Amino acid sequence: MIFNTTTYLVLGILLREPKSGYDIVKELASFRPAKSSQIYPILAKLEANGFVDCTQVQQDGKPNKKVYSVTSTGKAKLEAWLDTEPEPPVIRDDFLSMVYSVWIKEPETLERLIKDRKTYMEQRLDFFTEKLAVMEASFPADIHNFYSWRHCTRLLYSRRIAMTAQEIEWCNDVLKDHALARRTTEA
Amino acid sequence: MIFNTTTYLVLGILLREPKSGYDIVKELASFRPAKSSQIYPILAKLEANGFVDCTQVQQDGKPNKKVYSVTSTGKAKLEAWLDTEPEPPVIRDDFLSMVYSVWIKEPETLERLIKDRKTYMEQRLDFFTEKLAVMEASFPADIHNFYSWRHCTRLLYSRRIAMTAQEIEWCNDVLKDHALARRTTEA
DNA sequence: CTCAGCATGTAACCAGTTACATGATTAC
DNA sequence: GTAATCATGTAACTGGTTACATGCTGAG
Repeated sequence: MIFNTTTYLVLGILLREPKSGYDIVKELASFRPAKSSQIYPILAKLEANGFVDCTQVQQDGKPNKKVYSVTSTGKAKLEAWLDTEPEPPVIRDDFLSMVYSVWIKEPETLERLIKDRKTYMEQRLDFFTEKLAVMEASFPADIHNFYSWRHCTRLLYSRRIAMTAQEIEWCNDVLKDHALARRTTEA
Repeated sequence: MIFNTTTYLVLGILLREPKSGYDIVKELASFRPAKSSQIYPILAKLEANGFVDCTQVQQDGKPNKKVYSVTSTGKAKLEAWLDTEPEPPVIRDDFLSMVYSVWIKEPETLERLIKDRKTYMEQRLDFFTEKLAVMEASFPADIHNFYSWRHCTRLLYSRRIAMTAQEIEWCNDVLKDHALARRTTEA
């Protein structure tokens, strides 16, 4: 069976805490969105090859669900992956491709593009700041404990917050530059 | 014909300056890598639909090449795209997926992961800082001219530099935290 | 004489999305 | 009544990569 990054992520999510396919999709949504049509086949393959176990859980008022948990073989597989070198990151960002060519339009197009980006990034910043604050309040010990998964989550949140804030700052710089250049042209 | 983001990027590259497929791949390499097997079919489709023109260029000592340039229809198509809203960015970063699960290993694994990331980011920072410096020295007027494509390139470089520096800073914070926590455990 | 660079392309495959199917419950 | 949430899945497609084919030149 082929283990791609998403498969390892699914394993990592289930190792933190057993979950259904539906819950995995929700967990992934904020930092690496994936559709259920991608997750369910991965779970089926993982189960067929003995990397996860599955238990049917009856629920009332809701449909029944399949809760998956990682086997020792699955955990070993994940551990081995963590000793390898990660591939360089891949970024697909339409916004950047648009900025690349925006010089062919009037400067207003750039301004709109940057303003919208800033708004988007401000929303993301609020979202992650809130998430981190909630976790800090609820699990003040765990987030500083190297052997707790919440420690890793804290690191990822703090990275995300710092990066997003940096991008907002850049947007502000571009906007300032833009206003300045306009005033000089008009004068 | 279907216009995806890569197709618009190819159009944007050719609008800055006519190029061969081979040169487009090189241009893309630093900020949105693509293989020639992806670019050549895109060029063929663009030409078949009249969005680009193609001229055979004889070369001595090198194979002949096909140089493509954007038609007015192609430019109009690109301009229309710039008035739309970009899709939210997609990031595939193995490193982040590894950090997500690294709590199951000894703290040394996290330390190695972060140190390698820092080294990678430092290389990227040097690369883009150098690129920007060269452009600033060679085209001091263009990079502040809204109607020059170099202005856009400068914005993208400065963003990349700021983001990369921010990531290095985060790596340092994690490493500092790590050293501190270890000293407390040993004491 | 081997390797890197220039140059163009095709075929097979993997990763991920869109669209669809099914069906119950709760909130407006 | 209709939209959202819970819950699992399949089929068809798009986007992108890997591997392959071809061939010439210049540097070590």
